[in-house]
Amino acid sequence: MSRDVKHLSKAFRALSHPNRLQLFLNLWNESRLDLQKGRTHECFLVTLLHNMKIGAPTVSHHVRELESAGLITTSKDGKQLTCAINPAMVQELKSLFEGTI
Amino acid sequence: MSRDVKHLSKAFRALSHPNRLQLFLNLWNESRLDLQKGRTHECFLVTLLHNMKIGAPTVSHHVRELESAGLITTSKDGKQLTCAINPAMVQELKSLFEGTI
DNA sequence: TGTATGATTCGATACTTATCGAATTATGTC
DNA sequence: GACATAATTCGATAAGTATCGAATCATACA
Repeated sequence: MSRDVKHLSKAFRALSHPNRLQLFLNLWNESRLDLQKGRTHECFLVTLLHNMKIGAPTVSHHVRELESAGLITTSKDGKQLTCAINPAMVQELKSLFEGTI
Repeated sequence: MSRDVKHLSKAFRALSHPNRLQLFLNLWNESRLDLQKGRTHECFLVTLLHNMKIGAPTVSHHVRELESAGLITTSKDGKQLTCAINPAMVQELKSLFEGTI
């Protein structure tokens, strides 16, 4: 079992739960335009949760999963957590399906 | 929670286990060139397993997961099962990361 | 200082699932 | 028919995890 496969399966694992995927897609949709222009985009975690019905501990868990899979990065800004897409990982997944890996 | 998110998360779920991802990637690597030329490509399940150390019941389980997630199609050819990539689903995942969904 | 807010940690619970052994089915071959 | 091979089904087990409540931490603000 190659390192690559484990690495990739962990990313897919992080996207395999509907709530966590929704969280990621909210961030992705916020970030897409900026990323396409080569800019980074940061979001407050709170704003990514607007309609989601999950408790704070669960959110914390999901964010950690996404981060440890390399899909997002986070940083603290005062009380709030800010999230950003990791473009390298997205590129890795995209190119997988393009057949260039 | 949108239908799309559930649909996508199920596909990611199917790719989230290393053995199952390996199975899919073996098929994908076999099929890539043909798919890029618009042809379909079929593989015997047996040939996709050459170095993998998992029992037959587990393989059966994994194949069913990949199929029910829409990532592959299968059909019986005599004793053997043949597998093929479902290009529509791959395209769906690819365009997700391109930002076109 | 007290209070409110965003987030984390911990422990517990319920649910899911990856895996296997044994038995079974289906097909092909002698 | 007897046997071998590919795959499936079933039942059980072990491992993983999504979720929550309660408690805690950290920051901002009155």
